[in-house]
Amino acid sequence: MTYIDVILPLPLKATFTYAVDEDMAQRVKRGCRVLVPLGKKKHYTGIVEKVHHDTPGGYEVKYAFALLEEQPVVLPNQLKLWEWIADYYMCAEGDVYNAAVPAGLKLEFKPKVETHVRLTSTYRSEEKLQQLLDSFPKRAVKQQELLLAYLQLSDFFEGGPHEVSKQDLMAFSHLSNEVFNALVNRGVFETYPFVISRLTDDARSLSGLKPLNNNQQRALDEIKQCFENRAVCLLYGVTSSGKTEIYTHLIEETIRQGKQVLYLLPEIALTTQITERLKRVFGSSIGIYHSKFSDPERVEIWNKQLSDDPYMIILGARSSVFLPYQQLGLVIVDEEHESSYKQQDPAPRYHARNTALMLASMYGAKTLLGTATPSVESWYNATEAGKYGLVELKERYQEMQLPDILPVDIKELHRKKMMYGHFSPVLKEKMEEALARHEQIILFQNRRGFAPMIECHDCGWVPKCVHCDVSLTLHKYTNQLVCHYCGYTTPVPHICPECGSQDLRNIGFGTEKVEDEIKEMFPHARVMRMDLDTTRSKTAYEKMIRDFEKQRTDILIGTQMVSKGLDFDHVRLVGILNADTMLNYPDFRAYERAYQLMAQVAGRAGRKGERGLVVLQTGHVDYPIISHVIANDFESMVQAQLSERQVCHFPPFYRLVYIYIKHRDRLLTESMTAKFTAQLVKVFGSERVNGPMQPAVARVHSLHIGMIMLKIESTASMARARELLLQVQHLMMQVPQFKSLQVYYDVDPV
DNA sequence: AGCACGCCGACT
DNA sequence: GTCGGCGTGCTC
Repeated sequence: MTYIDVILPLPLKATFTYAVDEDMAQRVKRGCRVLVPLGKKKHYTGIVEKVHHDTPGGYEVKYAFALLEEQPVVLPNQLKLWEWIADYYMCAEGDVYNAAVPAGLKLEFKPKVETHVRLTSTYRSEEKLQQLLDSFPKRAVKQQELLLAYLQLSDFFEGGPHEVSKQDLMAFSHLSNEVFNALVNRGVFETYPFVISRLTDDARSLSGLKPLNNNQQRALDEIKQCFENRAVCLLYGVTSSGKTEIYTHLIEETIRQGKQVLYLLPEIALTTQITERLKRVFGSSIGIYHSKFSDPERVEIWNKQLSDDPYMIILGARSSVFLPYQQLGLVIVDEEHESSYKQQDPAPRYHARNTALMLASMYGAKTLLGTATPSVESWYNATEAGKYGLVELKERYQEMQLPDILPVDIKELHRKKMMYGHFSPVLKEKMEEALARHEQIILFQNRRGFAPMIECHDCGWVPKCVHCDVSLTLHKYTNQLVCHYCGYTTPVPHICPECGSQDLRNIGFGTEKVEDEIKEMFPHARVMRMDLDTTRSKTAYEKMIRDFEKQRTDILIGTQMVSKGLDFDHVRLVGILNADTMLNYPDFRAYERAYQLMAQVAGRAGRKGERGLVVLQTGHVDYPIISHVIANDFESMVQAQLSERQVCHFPPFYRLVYIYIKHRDRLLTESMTAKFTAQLVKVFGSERVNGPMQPAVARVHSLHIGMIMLKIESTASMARARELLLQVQHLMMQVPQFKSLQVYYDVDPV
């Protein structure tokens, strides 16, 4: 008897075993999809993890219904990666399967088919066709018209015939179906089903590689040298040093050796500019993959990567690590410091940079991590720990100078009542100058954690979400209060429900408030706001970028979105409205992140031949981080961070695991979190356990949340720590009252 | 994740 | 007397 162990798309900790009939036993392979029953009436598409002959005990085995293909759709290395992710990030393999495989592959996938038209073999030569046209009955004018329309559409006499769909032909000719059928009956036309690919072949002319300048060439040589004895290399290159050009040369060399390249980007938004540049060089050998693609498109890319003509380059966001690769030779992780590489909410909570490193090692491929502001972890790995090679590129392209950074003490100015709303006199003056010179301006306001809300001036009442423990954010545009966690929406009240006062005021400020202030100060300037609210649609972001590039906008206000790798030629002035909102996070990464953000935003200032200016408004001009930003002194910042992290037991010296506990009942959540903490202290010692901690939001979607932080020395065995942790969880779940609580983990949180 | 099984309040 | 609320526990 043959059995298969199957991974189901469910959060189950184990695989399920099914029996297969003799025919299927002959054909089934590891990595194939199978249709299996579960429970009384459900069917799932599962992935075969193992084929074996060990009869399972303890339950009645069911038969798998069907095998969906002869050749595996999940390759051995992918299964290996899934296993690693499930193990390391402490989630079910089914969660990984769900995240990795496009939904279309979890059902029967139907290719898109169109009806196409061609001439029957009788008339396919020019000579025969001429004869037909000459002898065509005089009264069949419409048929003749339709035939000519076909010949035109198919370019019959000029290099054709090309594919012509019946739909296109009918739309083009404006003739009826009757006429069409007449030509079919006359034996002139025939129809056939045509499977259309959603993947467009890019037939643009290729521009070839741009030659590198001396600095870039030196960096490229160093990277190649580094790859001779190391698998990973960190490229620390200042903004505008031309990292993309170096990547391009490395990619070209890799595909010349017949190996594939994975180019990871932190956000879909960034793909547009980079895609254009890479497509000019590599044309149709490059495939794009990210979550905004439709499911059928993703299925097609997956299948193409399994075929014998796969894309040699995949450019994509974090989920691209899940695609099948046949011969992976190089992984590039661009902007490696970006926290959006970490998947936050549904499991698997994986870090795409670290997962990519694991993926590369499975193929013996090299990994290049590129950034202008390395993460503290990667910097440590490339320096003190000696795990990665390090290549630096400090010269900006085309002799662009780093911008001048001007700190402005807004605490002082507020006290002296010299501020114009949120604008210091200096910033206002510099903006006036820039506008007069027809230069563009970027203003940065990181709204997160400092959301605009309303407050009763008399009693201090603040509207809160009914499902979550957060105050509601004011959206003036729709005149509503919105919860950024669950989406709960309610109209703005006119009177305070607590005390009846009419004095409800706006406090805090976000991009929207800034926009209003600018419109008042500079009524003639063309202002554009770029944040999550204004870039909801796939095209909105691209349109904004294009408008700004074409100088249809004078002032661009935005959240961190404006900091990401966009290069504009006409920006000289950048304003950081309030750096303090970034420094006030209750998070050990706050300074690192603040530095990265400010350095990235500052990098947008300056254009060819002219030095940029950054006005940095803060209430803490004396903080070391501010001087590090001003001096562009990444290394001092990172050294300060490293010593702090070492003293306080944080990454990269310790690994963190957050344990989350969720339940509708607050007291039960609190009591389990407390008991769990006590038990963890017993097992790991009090110095390794921080808890119960206050989660960022104590309640989401009406569920109360408890949180515990576990710290494990980087030198210790993480596998052993996970094992002990799961034992403690198991012990907790034995307590009858705690059985209904949800427990999940966030390993290496960001 | 769904869905069935199981034990307590307002209705034909 | 039942219909149905969702809390608990399986599903190979």
